[in-house]
Amino acid sequence: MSYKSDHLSTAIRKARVRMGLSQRDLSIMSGVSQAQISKFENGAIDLRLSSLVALFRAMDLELELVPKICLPAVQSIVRSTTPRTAINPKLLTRAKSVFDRVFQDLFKSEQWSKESEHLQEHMDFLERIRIPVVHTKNFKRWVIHLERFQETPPNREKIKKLLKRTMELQKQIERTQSTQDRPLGPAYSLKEEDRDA
Amino acid sequence: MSYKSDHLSTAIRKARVRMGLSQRDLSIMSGVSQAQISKFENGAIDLRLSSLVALFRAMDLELELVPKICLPAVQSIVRSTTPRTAINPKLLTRAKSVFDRVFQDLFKSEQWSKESEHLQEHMDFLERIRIPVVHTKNFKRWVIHLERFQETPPNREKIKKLLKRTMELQKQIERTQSTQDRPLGPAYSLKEEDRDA
DNA sequence: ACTTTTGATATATAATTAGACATAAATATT
DNA sequence: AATATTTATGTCTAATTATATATCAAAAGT
Repeated sequence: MSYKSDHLSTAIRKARVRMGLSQRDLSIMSGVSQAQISKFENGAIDLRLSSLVALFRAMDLELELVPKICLPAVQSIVRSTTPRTAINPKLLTRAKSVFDRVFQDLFKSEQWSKESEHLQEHMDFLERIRIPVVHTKNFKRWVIHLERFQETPPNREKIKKLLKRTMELQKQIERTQSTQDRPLGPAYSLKEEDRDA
Repeated sequence: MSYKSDHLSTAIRKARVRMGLSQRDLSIMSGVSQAQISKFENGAIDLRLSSLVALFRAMDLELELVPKICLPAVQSIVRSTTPRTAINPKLLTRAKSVFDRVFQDLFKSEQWSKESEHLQEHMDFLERIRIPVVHTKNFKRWVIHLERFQETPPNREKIKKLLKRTMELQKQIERTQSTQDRPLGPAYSLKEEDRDA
């Protein structure tokens, strides 16, 4: 009740939203129940350190003890180092594995090999691109679509839809890409080798 | 039981020791019981955020959420900005107020005006000096001595002892001062105007 | 030598989170 | 407009911290 003003709760909410995660996503990733997350973000409960740790570890954040004197310096560092592209690495891992499965399934059954190649073309783009924060949500929706796709056997209708969505995602990203400064290299890649731990 | 390895517990212990605080001191300053502090430092309990916040606020520390990517940068900043002289500002406030009272009492009763002037001389030194961490404990002991001093009416014996201790403290500090690099300015001052808040 | 401080533990009660659900209310999607 | 997702709550029990107080051995100070 008394922690409404604690900046950690808002910090966690901000981080979560920036990564395009719902409370439920974070709940699954961290093991802390969605109810607890909601209550904490609203200052209704006084989480234990272990729960807190679980939460930010899931978002690749660390809790650091910083002397008040150097707080401004630290905050400035954090601001400047925080990548503009804030897609959660874990979401990307998920995306990659699902995409690989979908692609291989389609490609194997020669029936759809043409379509799957088409799909791969769009993915080549996505693999090289720095996904702007604005599209975090779009990207996530696309991943969810992908996951649903493989739940039932593919048919022309479904594949057409998937292709359409993938194309849309690419276009959306390309649009903002041109207005923003050119990325020097991929921030995240869907290729396994050069992703984090 | 499972947080033995959590770096926050050791971080808090380090900070506490660096400031020359006992668990009891920190307990009084933070409102968290000494038993809790001991257990937390040994990883025996899973403190709630509010208790944790109380602890580090008492030591002028802040808990910051830092993305793993910029952790090294942040840690380097913290290391380089952390003052070598780690006397707790609150201990200094305490020291100042006690010293003022002692000094004024002595000075008013003309009987000890000579001794109090003598005492002031040493204080002039302490006011200008950057107190090295090594002497955190000595300084604290001196403050405690001062506090006890004013509990009973002064007499020649007591005053002599106080003078001796003050002189000793000055000497100890001077000794390390010469071996270390010359301080550019006072880190902390016992003068009211230029202290923190 | 004697005294004080310090840190680790213990105990008993009260208060609160954890955990597992459930569900309503608010938003977003189709 | 209908549906699905997301967030905010509520309820129950069990587990755990909070709190207050006390003890004790080891270390440190006088």
